[in-house]
Amino acid sequence: MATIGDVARVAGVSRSTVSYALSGKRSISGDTQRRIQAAIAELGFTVNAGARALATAQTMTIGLLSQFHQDEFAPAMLQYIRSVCDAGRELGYDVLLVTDGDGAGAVKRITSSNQVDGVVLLDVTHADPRVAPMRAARQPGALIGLPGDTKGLDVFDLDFGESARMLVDHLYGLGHREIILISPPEHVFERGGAYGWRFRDAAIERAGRYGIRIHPHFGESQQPAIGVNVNAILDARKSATAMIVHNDATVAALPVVLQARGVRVPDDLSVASLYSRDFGRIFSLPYTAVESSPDKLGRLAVQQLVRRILDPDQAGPTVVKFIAPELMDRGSTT
Amino acid sequence: MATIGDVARVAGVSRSTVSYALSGKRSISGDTQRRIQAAIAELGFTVNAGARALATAQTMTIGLLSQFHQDEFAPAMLQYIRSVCDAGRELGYDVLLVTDGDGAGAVKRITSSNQVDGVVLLDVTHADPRVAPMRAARQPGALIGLPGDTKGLDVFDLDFGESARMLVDHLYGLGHREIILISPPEHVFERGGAYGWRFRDAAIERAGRYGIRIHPHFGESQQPAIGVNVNAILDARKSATAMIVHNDATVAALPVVLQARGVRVPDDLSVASLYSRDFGRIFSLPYTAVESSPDKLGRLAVQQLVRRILDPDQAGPTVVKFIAPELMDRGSTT
DNA sequence: CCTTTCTGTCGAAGCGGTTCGACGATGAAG
DNA sequence: CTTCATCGTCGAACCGCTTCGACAGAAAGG
Repeated sequence: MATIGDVARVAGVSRSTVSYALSGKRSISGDTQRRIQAAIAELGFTVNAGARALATAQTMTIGLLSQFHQDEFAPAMLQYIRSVCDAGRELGYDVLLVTDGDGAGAVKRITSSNQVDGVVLLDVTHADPRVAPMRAARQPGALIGLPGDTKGLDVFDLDFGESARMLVDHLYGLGHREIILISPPEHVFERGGAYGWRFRDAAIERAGRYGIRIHPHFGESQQPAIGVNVNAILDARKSATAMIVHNDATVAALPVVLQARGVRVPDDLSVASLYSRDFGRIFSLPYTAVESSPDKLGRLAVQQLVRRILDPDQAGPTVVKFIAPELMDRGSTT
Repeated sequence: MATIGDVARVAGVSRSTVSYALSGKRSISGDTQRRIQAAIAELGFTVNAGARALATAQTMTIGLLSQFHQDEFAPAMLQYIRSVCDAGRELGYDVLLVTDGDGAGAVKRITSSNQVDGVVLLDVTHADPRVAPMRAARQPGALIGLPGDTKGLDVFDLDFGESARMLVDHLYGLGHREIILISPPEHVFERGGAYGWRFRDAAIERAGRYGIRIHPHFGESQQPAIGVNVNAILDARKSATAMIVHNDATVAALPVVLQARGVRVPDDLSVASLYSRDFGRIFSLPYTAVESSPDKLGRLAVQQLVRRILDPDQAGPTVVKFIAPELMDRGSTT
């Protein structure tokens, strides 16, 4: 394994000169430059990332904290992971993916040991235990999902309230006056997944303003409970003409469940939901839906994080950004 | 940020003593031990991972190379990623997730810069460009998926040949004499995804031995092409009584497609496939299938990798391990 | 009672880089 | 012909930790 010292010897210069040639932080004569490049090529030299990190106090790595809850529906998570990785790489950062059950401990571990320059927290809940250690860390943190207290951290999330209003407006505009709403499972609310109530409350408020009926229900996260649940809800709300599904697991299973029940979309029932384009493609979902934009959120979080890493003081006050929803009409409402 | 020197000063000992107290590599008196622990607690000291890595030449990090092909069906990937992360953590390793489009370059980058102690390659193809740089690297590599040349690398994969035989046997035993086989999309074969032909060839061979008919077809990777494709195949093979689906995207869309066509499983058509338990749960798939065991594969790969990291010479010759398939009967065949 | 062997601790070197200050050689300005 | 920047390079210090050899002092052995 060639070190910078070997390169220096072969090129006949000092180690510092090689370092400057590499970084360009001081000018180097053309001749020296050439000899150094030749030596590097000859020895197959690569900078040792650990040594550089020690010297510069920059690891060029960001931590990505993703939790896999026991009974959770994971596929959508992959889109966030992927966008964070890609965005990081574009800015020169590698990604340390951490899936510890103990998220708070994991945050403490990777930040206090200086393994990362910053951290992205995925799927943040209202009272997320990871937020406190994140705030206490030397490194900046960017969150996807809304915690109760956003102080000192950059937060990115879809505007779930506006998404709900958009969907209610859409259905109201089409003439629907009684709507079923399937929210995330109850345990998501209990855990503090704020997107659940942000969406639901806004939908109810909006429906109230229009004077139309809306029936909120919890979804389920696994088959066969999903099917049982949807059927029970449809049985109980026979007069409803539309359904808004705010739950990945339920909407993914919906085509099968509805078809088994003989419900035709949109003739018998209008269906609208909220999921990403890719998610819809993967699950062959034909429903009009608000785009959840995991790619945009991941990218935004990383960009802001890197901005703070590079310039901790002057990157401005912390940001809470809700990205605007966008309705993709796939013809499942009428 | 407290360093080991600060701890030493507060505890009134030398830095080396603190280091030995931490590692336990030399004996330390009870009293000194106590004073050091107190100092550590007082200062909130954590070992700097980079500095330790530099001194020990061990990063305690493994690289995980995952490729996201443009048109690929990704959900299953998450299960591998997750099992690698979990297994790594149990052994004290963090995971650097790399999703660069240029996989070979990424392998070179993270290995030559010593960012990782070892690498897991996911979804390895027959002529995978990542294999050569992996073999050339200082660090050991463990592959999931079968490359053309396995020399110098540990390889883990499901026994696709045996899986195919198991499914053909199963259907033959139930009396089926004409079977449709839906393989992965053609571009998977072209890219060198060996599991495609390993499965197909074994199925054909086995069917031939029984003297029964089998019709191999390529699958599609995205809707609506999947539906069109399956319908075309069923139209062309009206006399077939069973179908083996060896493709995630197709099998995930199958319930909808078959229901739309009015095909009842297993009354009109027996269906058998290959996917993981979790995958089946997520997509509400009711089909008898060989378990693809991503969790087991990820774990196995990491364990072997860590064995080699810890003991590069004596870990024995490299291993090519095909794990035995297991049939989960879900009643979709008759 | 004098070696010999442990025990517990220390100092120094080393891991592989970066960066600061210094310094000789040039070339421009006065 | 000086004086002063500027340019290109070097040596040394430092980042934070591990580990080797050395060495007192205590315990064990003859």
